[in-house]
Amino acid sequence: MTKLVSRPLRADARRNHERVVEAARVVFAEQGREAQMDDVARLAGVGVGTVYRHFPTKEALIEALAIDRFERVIVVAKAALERDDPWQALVDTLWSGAEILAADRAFTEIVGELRGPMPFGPELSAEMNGTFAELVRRAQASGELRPDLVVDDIAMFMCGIGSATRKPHRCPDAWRRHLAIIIDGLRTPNASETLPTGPCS
Amino acid sequence: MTKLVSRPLRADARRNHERVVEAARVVFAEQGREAQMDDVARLAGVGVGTVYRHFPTKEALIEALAIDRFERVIVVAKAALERDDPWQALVDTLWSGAEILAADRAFTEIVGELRGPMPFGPELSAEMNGTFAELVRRAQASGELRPDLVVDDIAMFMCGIGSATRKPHRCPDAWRRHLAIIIDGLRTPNASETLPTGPCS
Amino acid sequence: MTKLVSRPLRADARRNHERVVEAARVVFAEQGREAQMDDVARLAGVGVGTVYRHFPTKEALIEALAIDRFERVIVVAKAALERDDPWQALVDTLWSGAEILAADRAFTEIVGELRGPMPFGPELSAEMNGTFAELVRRAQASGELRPDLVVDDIAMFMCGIGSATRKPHRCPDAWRRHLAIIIDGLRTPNASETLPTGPCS
Amino acid sequence: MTKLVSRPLRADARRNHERVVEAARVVFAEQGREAQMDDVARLAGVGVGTVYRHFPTKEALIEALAIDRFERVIVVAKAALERDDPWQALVDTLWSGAEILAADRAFTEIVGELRGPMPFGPELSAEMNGTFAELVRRAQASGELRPDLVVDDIAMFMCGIGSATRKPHRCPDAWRRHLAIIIDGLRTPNASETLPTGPCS
DNA sequence: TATGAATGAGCATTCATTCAT
DNA sequence: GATGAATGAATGCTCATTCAT
Repeated sequence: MTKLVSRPLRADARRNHERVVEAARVVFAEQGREAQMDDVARLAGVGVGTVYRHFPTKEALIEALAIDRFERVIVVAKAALERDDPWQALVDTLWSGAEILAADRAFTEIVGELRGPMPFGPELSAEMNGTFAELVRRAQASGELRPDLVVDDIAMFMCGIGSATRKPHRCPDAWRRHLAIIIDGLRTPNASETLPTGPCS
Repeated sequence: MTKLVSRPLRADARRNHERVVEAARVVFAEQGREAQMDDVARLAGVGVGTVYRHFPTKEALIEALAIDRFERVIVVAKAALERDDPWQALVDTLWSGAEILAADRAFTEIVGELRGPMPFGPELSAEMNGTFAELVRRAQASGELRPDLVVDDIAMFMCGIGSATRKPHRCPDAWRRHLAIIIDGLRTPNASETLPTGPCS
Repeated sequence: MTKLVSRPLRADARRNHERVVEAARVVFAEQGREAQMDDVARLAGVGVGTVYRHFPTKEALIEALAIDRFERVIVVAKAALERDDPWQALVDTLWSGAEILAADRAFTEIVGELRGPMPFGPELSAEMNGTFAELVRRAQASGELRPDLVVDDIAMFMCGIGSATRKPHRCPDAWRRHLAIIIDGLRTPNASETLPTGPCS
Repeated sequence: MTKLVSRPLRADARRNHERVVEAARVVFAEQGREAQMDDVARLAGVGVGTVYRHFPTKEALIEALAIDRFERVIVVAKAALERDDPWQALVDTLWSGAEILAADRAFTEIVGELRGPMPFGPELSAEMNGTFAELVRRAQASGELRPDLVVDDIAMFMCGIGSATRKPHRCPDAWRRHLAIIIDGLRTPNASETLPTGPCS
């Protein structure tokens, strides 16, 4: 009957929120964005209405899932910044980020299908860009990363790798070959192809 | 009712087939896989029934579009095989193939969203594999391509680049950077990362 | 648990009841019967549950609002009975009643959309009928009201005027013209159209 | 195989269109605008899709029904204009129009609930206004209709009568009393109440 | 064979009402 | 008594596919 006692109710809501998110992750991972809200609700063990209480729209739910994954990527990127070796920091980030993507195949599908730009608030977007920028800057300063690389290229790699974790390759680890080759291509001494710099370089 | 009598009709049918394919290309390019069969039919100037006479299913139509693109890639790969320099033959194929994909950007998106695995019939699959295999073999024999690369990796690159030609990257030429880096990673002397070889290598 | 102990609660409940009614008036006035119970609750500053404690059903709430208006009409009708001039008493009642309806325009709309019949309990119904009957009786006795008018016609006029205060008529005072004409039609010497008397006259 | 032969198909469509309209009339007449599209389809003996092929929206269907009724009113009004007696022409129109409304109770409900202004194209709107205006002009010229009446008042009467044909009056002919009294109020010699003329008179 | 009208399962979303806290 | 989270039936609308003409 005190403010403290009112928490339990909210606890219930929070529990349901988690259930919904977990169920959504599973369902969308299995079926892609075609999955139905009813399935999410059923798996979560709640009514559809409850799903809609927590996420106003199917699209909003999907975006929430996407944001969560990107937040994880930011976490690993920041963790990598702690390392002494700037080149290894970047390489670590690439491997960990790709791992996150690969662990949730259907999620990469969703990300790839995201209509419009990344569904980040400006803060998150800035945070991710900032972290990646720092990783790139340091690695280039150390002389190990080719100097013509730009931050946006990182996102592009992720996209490509996400795609590689998907469909046509029966071997679930094929994407590792993709990334390994990319990393080799990133090393300074190897740079022989000139990276094209368009109007938006 | 004999083949001779059906000829004129066939000509009609073939014309319609082409119209449908062209319309489908445009429509799916503009609206993504969400586009409706009715839209395809309207643009083709035929009834929906006619579209269904040529493609039993929406998915089948999309797959047909995908196959067509890959057939073009096979053509350029075969042309590259004519070159003397094996390394340049491979590099050429990669650039030309990527160009084909990138020229039909929205279509790449469709391909990426293909529900099942890549829709190659066995013959096409064999043809593509054979051509790529020869390109890889020669380039490795010349000592310029890292020896741990396998044929399937090529398709994977294509996929990744297709993905890189897509949305969240505002600069339409960003994919060129992606490919340039990959090519650098493919050169023998640069290989330092060990390509993982899983159970399906 | 005794009446005495429940008193304080009652005060609270009564306060809430009023809040709910006021909020409902505003909300339904603004949004029509499409308005949601949650909106009423929010404006009232209570939970939906509280709204439902006071009114078992959305429809019941709307009916309560309607009854309240008609109670006001009864009040003015009774006040009119105090007048000496029986014809003016009736005319006054019509004008005042219409004014009440017109002052809550959007509400009239709600009343007009009431699903069932007018929501009068028998007591209220009797009270309204009795008052109107007396007004009519006296006015007819005075020879100024056409003798073929029956009590129920009064309610019908109210309904019609309520309707005239509504939408498609941009001029907010148009209903006054409606009522003025009706009153002219009620005068004895003017009666030329014979009022049809059906099986339920 | 000629253009003439292609008609039959359209004949089918036309037949379905009629079925849908008829079913809609019945269903909305019985249940008001709350009625469901599925019910309309079921009664029409077609799939919902067919209903939607003919009317893009539930609202559009309702509007079509409304327009049809108003067209009927225009027809009777024009027919009345043929009469020699201008006063009787107006009275006829009122009775016939009211009859049309009364014959389709739930329809009047729909009209009364029409969001926004009347759902007429400007042409229909002009046609109705013009016809009514002529009726009023002639009746006033003949000296039998009170000169302070304006055209818009007609629509207002219709609305009021529509309302009178509805709910609270068990006697289905009660509206006739309403209209009879109004008509008496319209006669010139009876005019004693001054019709208020507001800013929009 | 082509046509396009018809079909109807499928799906996102809403909202009156209930009930655990 | 009050709260508001949960419920889930209900509903408008879409669109791939079929089939009568």
